[in-house]
Amino acid sequence: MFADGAGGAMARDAEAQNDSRSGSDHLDAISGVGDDDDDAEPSGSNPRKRKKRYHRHTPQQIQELEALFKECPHPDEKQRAELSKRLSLDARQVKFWFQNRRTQMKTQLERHENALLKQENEKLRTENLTIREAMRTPMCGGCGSPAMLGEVSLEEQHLRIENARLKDELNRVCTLATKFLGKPVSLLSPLQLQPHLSMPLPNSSLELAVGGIGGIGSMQPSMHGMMSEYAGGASSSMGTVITPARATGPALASMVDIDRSVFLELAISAMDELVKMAQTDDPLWVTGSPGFPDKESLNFEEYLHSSQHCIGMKPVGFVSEASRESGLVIIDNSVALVETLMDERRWSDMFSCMIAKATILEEVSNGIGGSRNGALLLVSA
Amino acid sequence: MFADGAGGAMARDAEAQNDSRSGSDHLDAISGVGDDDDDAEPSGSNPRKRKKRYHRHTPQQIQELEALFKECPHPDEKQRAELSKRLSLDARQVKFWFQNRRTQMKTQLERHENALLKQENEKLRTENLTIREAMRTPMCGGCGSPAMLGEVSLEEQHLRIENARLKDELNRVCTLATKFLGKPVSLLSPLQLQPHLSMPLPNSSLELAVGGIGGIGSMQPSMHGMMSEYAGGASSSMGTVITPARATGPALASMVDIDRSVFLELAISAMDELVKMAQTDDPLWVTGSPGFPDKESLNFEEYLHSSQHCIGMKPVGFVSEASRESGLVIIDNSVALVETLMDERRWSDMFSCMIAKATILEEVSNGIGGSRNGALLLVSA
DNA sequence: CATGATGACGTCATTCCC
DNA sequence: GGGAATGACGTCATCATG
Repeated sequence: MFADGAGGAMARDAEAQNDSRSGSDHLDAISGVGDDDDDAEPSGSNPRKRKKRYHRHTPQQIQELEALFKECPHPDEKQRAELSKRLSLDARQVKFWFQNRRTQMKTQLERHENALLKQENEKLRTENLTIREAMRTPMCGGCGSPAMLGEVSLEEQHLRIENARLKDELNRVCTLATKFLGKPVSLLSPLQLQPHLSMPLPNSSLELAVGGIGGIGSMQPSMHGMMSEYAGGASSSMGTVITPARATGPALASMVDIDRSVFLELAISAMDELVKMAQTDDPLWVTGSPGFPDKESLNFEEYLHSSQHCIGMKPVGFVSEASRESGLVIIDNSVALVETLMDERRWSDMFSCMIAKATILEEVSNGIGGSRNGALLLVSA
Repeated sequence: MFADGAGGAMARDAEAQNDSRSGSDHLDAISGVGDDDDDAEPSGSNPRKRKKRYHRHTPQQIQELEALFKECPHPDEKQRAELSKRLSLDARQVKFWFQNRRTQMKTQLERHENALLKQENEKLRTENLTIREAMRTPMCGGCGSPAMLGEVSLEEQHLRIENARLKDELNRVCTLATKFLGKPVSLLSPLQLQPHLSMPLPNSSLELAVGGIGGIGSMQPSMHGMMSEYAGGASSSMGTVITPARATGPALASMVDIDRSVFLELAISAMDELVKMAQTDDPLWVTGSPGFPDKESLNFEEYLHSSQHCIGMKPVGFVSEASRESGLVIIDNSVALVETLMDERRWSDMFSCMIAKATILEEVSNGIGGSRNGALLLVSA
């Protein structure tokens, strides 16, 4: 009773031959042969035997099948029939073949997708880590200055509080002084001194060009903004400069003394508008202005109609002038650019066509944290 | 000349029957049988028929196979032989079964993994987006206040410039007023009004506890700082409060009027020191103070010797008092905590052991951007 | 180095189920 | 008819051996 006993023929496989294969390559094994088999008794055991011979489709057959499969994984009856005729294959075989091919395709697609997913997953994972790392790290976004998050907010706190205090104090002193002098002493509007109401940030707007002070001689004010286009994700330094007017002589001193507030106000506004303008694109800038074919210059009408400047508090008789030139500024040089702008002697070199001589009237602010960020100069050009 | 020609016998198959299947269910179909047929000739066409009967292993057989597979997907010869004997299956069949089972296992594992990867991928992707969004969005790091990154720096610019302007203006007015009045009008030192020199940030220090104003009645000033320890990487809100003194009656008005600057000054300093102290650890805080065994309280000697407070401008007769308690504050509640501190009625609930009644004397600042960040209250306790 | 055993893979073929 | 599950081989690459 062992199983196969009898049948000794188990392995059979038989024959093979026939098929249409012309082929050749694979061997078709022939071996065994035989026949049949075995036993029938239930008890018997070996069930095996009958095999149909193995049969491999001929390479040519496969090629054609494959070809059709490529165009149409789901051939209809006709196509299959035709193919079966051409390849001397049973219709069933063709059918099976396509079926098997499809499932194979499927699993292999699955495998491929799996690989892709795996690597993308990896990528996302590390990216995620990187970002998280970046978030917790010092570097607070937009500004290149490495400022601890905590300190940034602290610094802002300080600024705000100090601001409030200053306004308060100023208000008090002004009130006091006004009482004694009988007239206002501050140039700042009371409204601006109201705590909580100052920041014009949300929609402040301004005039790029700022004029001189009413009453004083010939004014040729101009404001030049320069921006290095953002290169990569690196932080870009930014310098804002206001050249008030050709004010020389004795009037200068008092002017500086009295109107610094005005300049500061202008600086804030100009900065705002500068950024906005640099970010705008479409019709605001036109190319091919006479003399500078490749440069973009301000489309004045557009500028005037632009909704970006809403305050329009432009003193009479002032001229707005602006040009924009884009170009990659090597990162290493962005600092140099700023420094150049901070050096009065170099102004004439840089804007030789517009400015003959420049003089720093006063350093309103020299910047913070060792950088020039926030620096403000009062320059007479 | 065809190769096989001869063999017409291909299909053999024949018979079938036998298997040991006890089973039954499936039909074994025998179908074909018989004959053979077909042909091999190419021209011929139907090559079919030989089928071996279908054969499905019996459920019992499968169970056992499965059982063994579970323990050992790669049984060796002996195990297979034994199993084949027990199940009346051919050794080959067992071998095949295991082989097929493995590949099946594999693809099915692959499928599963695929699904997992897919959903994890989804998760990572959205998470990534969320984070990026969070980065570019308002939220600048540590503070909960919504401030655009770009605007943050802009805002800082504005703050700084406005600050400079205010100082300037104040200075001017003061000078002016002083001339007329013959004595200083501002409480702020001239030095502090010097641009570029204000920010005491780097190493400012302060007294945690702030006293009342010299001359006025009984003072019991105390400053209470509360910090929720950073939970996770989430931003934590922070509120700084100064409770100046029990000042009631008519003196109050003038006090508020005159000394708001002082309070502001104190607030800035207190904030600084609060943060520093909270970040310090070692000997500055001691546990097990009488009555509060589990809390940490200030080691006063250490505090005095600490290098962190260098200004020491502590008015005479004032008392410093502090305690630190750590605990996780549920994120959802950090906002609530701040709001609680902003509500005078809740002060007595919170610090019942120290404060009987609190009154908001004035909202110096109500915070910015809809949040309480930067808010400053003047509270009488 | 040739050889045999073995496992992973790919194919062909069936049957069942929808 | 199509797809899933399964049985049954054949082939290939690999590894330990004689």
